[in-house]
Amino acid sequence: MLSQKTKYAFSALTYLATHAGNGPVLIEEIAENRKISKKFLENILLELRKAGICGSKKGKGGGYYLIKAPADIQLSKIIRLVNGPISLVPCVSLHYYEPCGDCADEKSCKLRSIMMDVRDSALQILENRTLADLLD
Amino acid sequence: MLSQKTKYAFSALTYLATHAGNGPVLIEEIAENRKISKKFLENILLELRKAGICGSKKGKGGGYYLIKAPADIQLSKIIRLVNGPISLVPCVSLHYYEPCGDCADEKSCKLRSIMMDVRDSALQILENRTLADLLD
DNA sequence: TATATACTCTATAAATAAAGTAGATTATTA
DNA sequence: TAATAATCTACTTTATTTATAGAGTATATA
Repeated sequence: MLSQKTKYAFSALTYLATHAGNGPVLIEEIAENRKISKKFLENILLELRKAGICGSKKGKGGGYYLIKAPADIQLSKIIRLVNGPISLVPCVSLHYYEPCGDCADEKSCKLRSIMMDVRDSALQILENRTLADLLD
Repeated sequence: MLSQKTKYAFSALTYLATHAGNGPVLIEEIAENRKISKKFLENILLELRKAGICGSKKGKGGGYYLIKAPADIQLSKIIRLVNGPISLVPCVSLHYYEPCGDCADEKSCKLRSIMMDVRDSALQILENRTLADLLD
């Protein structure tokens, strides 16, 4: 399941997307409108900024803003960043690979090959859906 | 990601499947062969039994055994039982539905409809793969 | 340049979930 | 009745998630 943090990230990003063009948006404004703890949201937005998904400006008139068009922000990217791997097992993860150590040989592991199929079918969707698809 | 417990469940069930026909298998035997804490495995097997996936017998000559053919045990069933929902959000779960409360209207929620697609594509695979597919 | 503003950073606390453990109990076999 | 092996309830430990605190830094503008 997606963590609460991930759902907050989606919520904050769609807020930014629908309020684009009027300059940066205050963390506080997003927090109030989307019912997210301001301090927690600070962490999330910072993470999104470091990943190049949004930009920020300090001081008066500052705030957060999207750095790319919503249609260029894949849901898979947001999920990976905030939630973690999309795969169900680490030995199949494209971005967070780890040997699982449960099987003798990864290449011939039956569970692994099924989990690759599941991963691919999820990615097929999540790589082709973007922030733009979340807007009304 | 699948929990360690879920991976243990797969491991124990494949052990049972490959040792079928010689009568019940001791928890201890599975635990030793599959490197699982015996006490933890007890909990897991009990859960699998209560869900009708395997049966057990007490006393001498007792142990655990599969109650159905491996080909009749869907991976989706095992995952749901031990790991929880297959969906990424509760408002889309077929077996663990809960309103997520994050959106105003569930029916028109864009994220929800994407998450339904992800769920369906995962189920397409996990409902059609069984314990038999995990055996060598 | 002083001041208010608003994001940034590091650290920690609290809550929840996952993993693992203990020991008494019950059913079965021989 | 003695030995065996699953069952049940409860608890402990560890890890993760969620949330909070407060000092620090950059910016705008008067």
